[in-house]
Amino acid sequence: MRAALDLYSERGFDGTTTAEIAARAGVTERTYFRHFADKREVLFDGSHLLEEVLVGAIEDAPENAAPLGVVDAGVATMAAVLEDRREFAGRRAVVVDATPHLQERELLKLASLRDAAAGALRRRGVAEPAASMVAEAGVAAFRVGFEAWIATGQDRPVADHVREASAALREQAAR
Amino acid sequence: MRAALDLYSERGFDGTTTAEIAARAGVTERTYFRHFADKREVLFDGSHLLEEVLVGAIEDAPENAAPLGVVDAGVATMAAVLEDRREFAGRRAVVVDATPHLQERELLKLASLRDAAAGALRRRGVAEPAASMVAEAGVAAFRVGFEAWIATGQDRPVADHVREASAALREQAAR
DNA sequence: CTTTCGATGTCAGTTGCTGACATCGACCAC
DNA sequence: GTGGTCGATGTCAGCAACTGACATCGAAAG
Repeated sequence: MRAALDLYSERGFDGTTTAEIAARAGVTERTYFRHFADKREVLFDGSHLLEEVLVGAIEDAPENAAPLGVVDAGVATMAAVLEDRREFAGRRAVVVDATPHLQERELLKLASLRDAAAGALRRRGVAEPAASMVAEAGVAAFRVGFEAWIATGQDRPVADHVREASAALREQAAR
Repeated sequence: MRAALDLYSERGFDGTTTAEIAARAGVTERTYFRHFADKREVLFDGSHLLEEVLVGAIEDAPENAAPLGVVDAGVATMAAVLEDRREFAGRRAVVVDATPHLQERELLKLASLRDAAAGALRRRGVAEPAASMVAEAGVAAFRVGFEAWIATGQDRPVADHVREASAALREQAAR
């Protein structure tokens, strides 16, 4: 994963081959593909963990809390996990932003996050389309907040930016 | 485009080669790639048009209308465009839902729609992160509404489903 | 010491995708 | 009409992503 991020940063995603990544990591190309499904997946290893955090937070929320509040709290918790990996997250974001192929994969992971959240909400009794829309709103706040965090040089905590984004949406919905 | 959708439906996305698509369309594989950037892009030809409709609707909205209302109206208009292509949209949705690679591309198009909407809002004076969040909410309503339309057999207009989705979000935001 | 097993290497093959060059037909200038 | 330009297509060679099949090897287990 380090080898891949380094190479993608140096030569760009399209400018590096999977063989090069494998070589820098000291293994064969074949071995690379035993660990990662494709050339993109190297940069998305932690996404499963994030999903668990989000779903866990939603499940542990007080029984009759408002859905949107539950999800907002969940994504803020999830965002906090990234606070530690600040440097890695920053370098990674630069590469992803520069590469449509990687953006696609990132969007797929966010969609997976969204589906997981919607499912957890439905298990709490939230009906459709409310469950889906609340999940979408939460993940959107995460994305927008995360982007602002990266853009501002990470001087404030991610969770702050995320909360700011969800607050903005609530405000607009009230107009 | 017809050749591709037919083949993807019959044998699945992974089970068909670009050479086969080209052959069924009566051209060479090389010619296929002169018209479409890759194997996925065949199913996403109209997305540019949708973006124009959405941005146009946002730009034409009354000066000081509420941003979320503007975007909701915009995506409803956009959805209405699909009403005519009902059959194609349905068959296409089945294939996309069955294929992660195609889902990725679809998500990228939705992200492009979202960015365009956010840009149009900013030009109307909406600040960040409100512009981004409102755009996200609008596109989310489009997505959720469209999915419901497909799932229910398209007996009610798409725009109805889309409005229902955005109404659900407003309701949740008010709690 | 032997066996078992998970991780890795090796190799050959398919397919998505690209660059370079040739061809062909429509339209235009003269 | 002749010649020329141009856009769309065909042909061909080649790279890189990915996969399946089989071999190897080292460590843990018995």
